[in-house]
Amino acid sequence: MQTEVKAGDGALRGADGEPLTPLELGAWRGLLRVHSDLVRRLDAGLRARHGLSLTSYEALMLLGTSPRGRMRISELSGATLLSVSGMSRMVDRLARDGLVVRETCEEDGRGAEVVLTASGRGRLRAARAGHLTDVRREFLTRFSDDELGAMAGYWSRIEPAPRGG
Amino acid sequence: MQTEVKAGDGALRGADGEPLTPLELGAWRGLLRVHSDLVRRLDAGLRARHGLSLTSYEALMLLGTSPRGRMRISELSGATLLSVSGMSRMVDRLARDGLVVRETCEEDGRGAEVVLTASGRGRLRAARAGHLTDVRREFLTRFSDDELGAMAGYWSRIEPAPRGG
DNA sequence: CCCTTTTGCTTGATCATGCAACGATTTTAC
DNA sequence: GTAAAATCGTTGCATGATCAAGCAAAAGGG
Repeated sequence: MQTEVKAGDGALRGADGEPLTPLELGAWRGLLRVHSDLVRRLDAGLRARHGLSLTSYEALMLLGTSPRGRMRISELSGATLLSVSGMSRMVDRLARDGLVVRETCEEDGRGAEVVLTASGRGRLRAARAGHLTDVRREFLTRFSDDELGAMAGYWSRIEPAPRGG
Repeated sequence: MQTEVKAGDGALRGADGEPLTPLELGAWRGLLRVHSDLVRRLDAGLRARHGLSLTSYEALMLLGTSPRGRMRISELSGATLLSVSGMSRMVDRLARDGLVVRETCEEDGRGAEVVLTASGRGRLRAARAGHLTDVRREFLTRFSDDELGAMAGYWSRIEPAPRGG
């Protein structure tokens, strides 16, 4: 069940400053719509069941799988879509909720290291399987192996933003 | 130039609660990353050149192409990814900047109609071509006709969220 | 050494957004 | 007709995000 996205009357693709064609709209607006819907759903599930936002889940997950079990703020920021200052505040909230602690860094007195607490590890373990189930149900199971591969290939064509901040 | 997304050692797809495989991660995290990067870029362009956010541009665009030249708040909300309350505040900002006016609705005393001002129409006209150029440069030109069609088909498999609020 | 620059993080200000609660109005049901 | 229910939009509150400015520590250069 796929919507037909073919221009009936005109060209499939528009020229430089021209209005977007239905084909172009389908791909572009679709991306925006699907992102919004998926993030909203996954965030709601995580929040209802475990009191975690999607972004805080991602931070906990990174910490949980980090080899040293601890990460610098900038390291966390680099591995997510949050700015450094955004991550600093996120860590504030996680620490306020007792899921992580900030420790001053041995080798670099400016830096902070973020470490999961037992409670944080527990919350992560509790949330993890359910969240992955959600991601599969809402997104991944809709596509074949080949389609997921194609999609990943599409994403690789959009350069990552230079990250600073 | 596509990154190879194939599991070297294990299965391509994971079972229900299991960790995401590289294939799954490539599609899912890729979507999040690309959305973030594209929106940031397009928003920055619009903001720098015309003092508009991406979302306010979309609202102006809807108004500009609306047959009656005026839309209800809920109509705007339904056509975008903003909640009704979000749209109400967005209209506040657009009105504060003189780009639209709120008019009380003739047929329905509860409702508000939003109408472009001359200034709003001008700002939209000024912004439009450049923004479409940006969308094409950053996104659409990276894909063939067939690929855009495939992508639009993918999006159609994710149910739209029931919208209320 | 000390001064300058760079780096890593935090903080203040501001903005955007959603949900829930509300007031006003229209619609529905009797 | 009138009471109850539904609808439309706004607003209070909480959250989460950015940027710019600041501070403290580290790294470089004389």
